[in-house]
Amino acid sequence: MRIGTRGRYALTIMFYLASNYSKERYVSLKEISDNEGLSFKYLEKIMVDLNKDNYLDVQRGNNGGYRLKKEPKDYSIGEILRKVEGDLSPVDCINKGCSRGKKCMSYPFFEGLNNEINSFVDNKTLADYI
Amino acid sequence: MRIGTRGRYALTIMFYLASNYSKERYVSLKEISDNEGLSFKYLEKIMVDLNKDNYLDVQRGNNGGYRLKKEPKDYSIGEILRKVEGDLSPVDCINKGCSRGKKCMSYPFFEGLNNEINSFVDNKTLADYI
DNA sequence: TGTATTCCTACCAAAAAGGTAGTATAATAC
DNA sequence: GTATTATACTACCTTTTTGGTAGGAATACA
Repeated sequence: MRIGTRGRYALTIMFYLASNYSKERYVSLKEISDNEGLSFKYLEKIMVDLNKDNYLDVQRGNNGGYRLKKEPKDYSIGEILRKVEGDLSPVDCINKGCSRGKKCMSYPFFEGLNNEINSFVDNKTLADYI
Repeated sequence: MRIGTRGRYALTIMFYLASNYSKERYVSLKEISDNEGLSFKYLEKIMVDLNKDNYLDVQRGNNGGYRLKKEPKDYSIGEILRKVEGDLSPVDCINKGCSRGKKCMSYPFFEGLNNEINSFVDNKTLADYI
């Protein structure tokens, strides 16, 4: 039941971008890592996943960096976490199927928990916490 | 966001004990590991945590084993999982406190998620799934 | 006293988490 | 057109966690 540094830092980055959301400016990872006291190199690696499918606007070079592509209210927390942490289900059998068949009493519980978690994170957006 | 084998096997054990709940009989770990196809030695180790604070009735020796001490409806899933997996909060800052102070926008989200998860698992009991 | 059981301690291998390091590539300012 | 400031890519590495195995001691009962 854990969200690791990848998920936490990804949220830190996204909240930073959301707080500084302006079509006029790109925010560099250096600025974020300096302000938040996080490893620049590690954030760079997290960005590889976070920016899959062109999730953000990017600009290289001088005054470059990252910028939200949509409004904060259009970025769900669930989507962000999944980008960097992978699937959020509490156990594998939710996606890969249960090998124990009908007799498994745990499965319905895990399904319920899975729904609870995912519907919560998918219904929250960056805008809800700024 | 993971429940590992410890948590899953602990539930398997508890559902097994609940399904075979009778004051007349103790269920041995051997019987459970055989029926469920799990490592006896590994289950033994899980029992060390699962039975902390005399959570179950135990009897050593011939025809010994484990037995529920209370009725299935009085064992919450949350309690069981916490015994073997430790705290269920998605991030450490929930219990150890947030080091980022008031500016942390992630914290309220994590608090919400933590409440969601814990109230779900604490309101479900073994009896709900038998 | 033999057998079936839990209890306790120690060890161990594989995987995941949490990074660091170096270089290539691109965009812009001058 | 070149120096500077960014991201992008590739490789490596250490520590912690996970998921076990192994062996013997203690206990209860037949």
